[in-house]
Amino acid sequence: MLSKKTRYALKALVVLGKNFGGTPIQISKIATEEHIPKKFLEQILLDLRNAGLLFSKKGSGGGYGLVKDPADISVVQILRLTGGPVALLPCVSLNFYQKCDECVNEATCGVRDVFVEVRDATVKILSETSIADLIQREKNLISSFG
Amino acid sequence: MLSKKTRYALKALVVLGKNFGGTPIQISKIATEEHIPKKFLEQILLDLRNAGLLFSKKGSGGGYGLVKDPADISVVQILRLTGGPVALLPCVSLNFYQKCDECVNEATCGVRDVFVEVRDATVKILSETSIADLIQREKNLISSFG
DNA sequence: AAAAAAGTCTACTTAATCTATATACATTGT
DNA sequence: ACAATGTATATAGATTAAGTAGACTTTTTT
Repeated sequence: MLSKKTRYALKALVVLGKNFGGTPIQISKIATEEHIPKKFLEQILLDLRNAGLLFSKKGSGGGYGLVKDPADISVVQILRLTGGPVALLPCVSLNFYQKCDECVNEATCGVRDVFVEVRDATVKILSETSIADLIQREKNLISSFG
Repeated sequence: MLSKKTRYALKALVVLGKNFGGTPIQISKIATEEHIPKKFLEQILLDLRNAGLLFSKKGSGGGYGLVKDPADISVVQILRLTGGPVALLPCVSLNFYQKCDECVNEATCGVRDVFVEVRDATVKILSETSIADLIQREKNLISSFG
């Protein structure tokens, strides 16, 4: 499962993506709209800022905005930034690899072999999907039965 | 990430699958071979037995064995039995659905929409893979560089 | 019948980590 | 100067996973 941190990050980025090019949006606005605890969201946006994804502006009229075009930010990138696990097994993770401590022989493990496949399928989808795509999907869903 | 319970279950089933049709295997043997804490493994195998996947025999010469052919047991089934999450979001899970408490409108959520796709891809792979396939994969890996 | 070899069952404990909150500080705009 | 806003770090609280303990039951062997 994704952590709430990852979920909140994605939702916040969707909000910011819709506003790309406009004036900064305040944390509290996003928190209220998306039902995210404000203090928690502060930390998350700060992380995204320190990772170079967001710019921030302090003081009155301040807030956050996207640095890059939402079409150039992939979902998988956000999972990794927020520490969300993509792989279902530690020994299969590309970015957070860890040996399974019970494992007798990783190289010949059939279980691992399947979960490599699962990881590849997941990474494919999530790296081909951008924040802009999330916004588009939302629009499509709204027009189809919103 | 899969829980250790799920991982241990899969590894134990591979051992039992190799032995399908033979005499029962003791918990302690599996625990030793696969580096799984014995007491923990006891609980797991008991669950699998209560789910009808394994039979058990008490007393001297006792142990566990598979009830069904390993080719008829899918990996996804084991994940579900051992409570492992297949979906990456609770609102996307087929068997353990839960509303995301922050979610404003699930039906039009773009984030959810992508993770439905990820879930489908994952379920496809894991439902097409059986315990027998895991064993076969292991053999293939051994012959290719074991 | 007794003893030994397994599995069964329930409860408890520990440890980790995720989630959230609190507090003090820094910067900007009016 | 003051209010609005983000920055940073620390800590508390909640939840769950992981593992452990111990007494019990059934079966086989002697």
